[in-house]
Amino acid sequence: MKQSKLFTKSKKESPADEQSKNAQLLIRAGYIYKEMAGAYVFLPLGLRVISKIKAIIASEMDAVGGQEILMTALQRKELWEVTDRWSDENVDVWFKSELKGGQQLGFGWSHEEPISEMMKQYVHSYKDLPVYVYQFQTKFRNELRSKSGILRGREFVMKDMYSYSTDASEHDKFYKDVIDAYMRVFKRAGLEDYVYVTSASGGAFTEFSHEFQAISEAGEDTIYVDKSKKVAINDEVYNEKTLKDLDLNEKDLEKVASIEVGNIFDFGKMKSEQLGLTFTKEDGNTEYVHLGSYGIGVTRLMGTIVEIFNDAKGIIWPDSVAPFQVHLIGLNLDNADVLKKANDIYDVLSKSGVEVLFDDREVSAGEKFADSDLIGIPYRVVVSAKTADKVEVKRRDSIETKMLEVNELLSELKK
RNA sequence: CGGGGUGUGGCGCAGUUGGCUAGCGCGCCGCGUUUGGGACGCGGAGGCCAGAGGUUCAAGUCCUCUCACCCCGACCA
Repeated sequence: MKQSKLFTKSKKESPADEQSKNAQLLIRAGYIYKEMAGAYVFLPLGLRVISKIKAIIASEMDAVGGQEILMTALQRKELWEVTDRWSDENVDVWFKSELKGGQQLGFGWSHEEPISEMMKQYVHSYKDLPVYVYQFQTKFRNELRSKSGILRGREFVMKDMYSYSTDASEHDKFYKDVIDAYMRVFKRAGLEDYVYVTSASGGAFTEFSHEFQAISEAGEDTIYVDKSKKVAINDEVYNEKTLKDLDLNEKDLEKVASIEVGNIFDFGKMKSEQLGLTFTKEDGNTEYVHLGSYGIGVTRLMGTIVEIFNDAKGIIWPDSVAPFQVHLIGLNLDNADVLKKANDIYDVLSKSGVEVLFDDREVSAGEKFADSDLIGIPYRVVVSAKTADKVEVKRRDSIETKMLEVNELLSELKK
């Protein structure tokens, strides 16, 4: 993409009404636009990052047998009354509205009830199980206080998956598969050294649920991590009994702030009993389906990555989620030969499948470099009157530059 | 929802104890000079000072209410 055509512009100064690092950098660089507190627009650059993150998640969910769907954000009052979660006393984050005729409805803050109701249409026999369904969905939560940029919004994108299993052992196996799949997601998103599987308070059927906590000062959770065992405990369940149950030693634990980027939960048969989701077993008897839910905050994950990977100059995207692989900086473009060379390189890279943002704007070199650092694309490639037949290549996370032939650059990018 | 803070051109800010045509930087438009780390000169455009209601000869400035945004806390099946 040619940067001269990109309608967003970067800003030198941070917005006054944002304190969080992720919001400041993402707004300055033109990834997001703030519509109101807790609600943000994802601009061309931002949407590309979201798409990268979604693709990583989708591939890992598919790998464990997930099937993607897309539900509606509109939800029926009657359905949530069945599980007694329509009232504002029990769920205090509802956005509610009504139809012209006066019937009340809600904007989905979660989808366990509607998807499980739906699955009653498709699950009748043990032969239909297990089944794993997921979606990327906009969630609405009327938080008393949104905060920290895109880490805690009133409207956000979440990947939510639901598992339907015949019994606890079948469920447990999948549950463990998802833990591994989630860790692969976070590793691929560049957070391998930061995300810990964290034991947190469970529900009616399990002692613990599991959260995926990314170590960051921007986080609102407190966890105790055992770095050698790669596990953690949430402060909310931190006590002697828990330590013993999890075989952890107090002296190996480090107390840190963290961001909850994922959460998985075993519902047992509770919700199936409430909603009447049953199947017929091999012996002809009827049984309730065992349900699990698995969430990753997609937009929150994007914000977390920014919180962790940045410096004084801007964002430093991991390669896997960057909006583009290469930021091609054209200097001296008023020179026809240089312009042609830059355009040729842009074409060659693009045709090779490399995602390139080509800064072809008529602005000073300093401004281009500053913008490039702010936007944070992994490879900066400079073409100018000085670079002759080569290009100057620099990674955003390094200070070293090297002169490469275009085909050398291509082979490095393929690695 | 409790506490604290902030609202002044698109963005970031300054505006004395109320007092003349409301300033500065960035950005924007025009012309010229520049061209490897956010260039420079000259000339422009752009503001019911968040909103409403008071006090006063006079309100960006004082008072009351409302709204918005940020931060801390509480909350976050």
